[in-house]
Amino acid sequence: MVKFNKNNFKLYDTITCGQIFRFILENNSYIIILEDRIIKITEDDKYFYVYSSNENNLKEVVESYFGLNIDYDSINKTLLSNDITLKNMIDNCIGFKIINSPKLETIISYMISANNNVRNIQNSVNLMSKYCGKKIVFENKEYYLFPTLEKLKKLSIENLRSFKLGFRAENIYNFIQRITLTDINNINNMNTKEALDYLMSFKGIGLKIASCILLFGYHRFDVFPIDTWVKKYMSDTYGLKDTKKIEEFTKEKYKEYSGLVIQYMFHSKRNKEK
DNA sequence: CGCCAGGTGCGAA
DNA sequence: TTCGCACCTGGC
Repeated sequence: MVKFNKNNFKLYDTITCGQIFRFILENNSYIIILEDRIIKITEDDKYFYVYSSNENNLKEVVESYFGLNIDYDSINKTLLSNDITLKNMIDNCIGFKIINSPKLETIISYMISANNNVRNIQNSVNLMSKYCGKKIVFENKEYYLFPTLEKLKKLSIENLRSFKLGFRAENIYNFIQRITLTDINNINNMNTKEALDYLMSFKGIGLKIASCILLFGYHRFDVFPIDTWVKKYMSDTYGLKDTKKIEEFTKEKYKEYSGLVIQYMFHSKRNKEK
């Protein structure tokens, strides 16, 4: 078990806001299927407590996953000094963090997200994991890790269709066949434009999905996944409707933290609508 | 039933 | 370059 100070970390929002597809809420605890292990998080007034099916490097894994070492207060200050109209939104989002997810899982999950809803996305990822992911028993319950690339490469298109991927099955099949682990890691060595272009060279990955992959899988804060929620926010707040205009505005104003601001917008817009 | 969901890739203008 | 539309699937 490892524990860490809560400070102002909004764990619930961070887990449930849509950036994580494989989590389970149980009576006062959160279960997340994270790369090679299951983690369970509980809390009291002061601390979060993390239990896991695999305690190796647990502290480092959790720190990296939640980006606990990132100084959001200082980033927020920088953002506010550029655009005071963000004040309300940032106040709303204090303690909200961008997740740093396993890369392959992030890529596949967001490929599935195209013109799809969250429930279907989760369903597909779970079906895939159950079919060829490693089974882990944790606290007497069974979970399935997201499959390794090696396992995924053995799947046929028919297999993939059985995961209810619909028209995305063929794109995902082609991606799996073409990609290697080296390629996936090599994206780290590219600048943001190169990385986006590389990801978008795969059919089924457009700008929005490529941006999500870089934001949640590579922790690049300088991309801006403009989706329906962000469009609503930008339209309501600044009267900007066109995606291109939103992109220019965001890039100009928020620069290397565009992705974080976009995520704040997504988060606050989505919360209000609920 | 018909419509929509955290988009994308086509062909047509 | 931009624009409009079809697209698997499951839930309402």
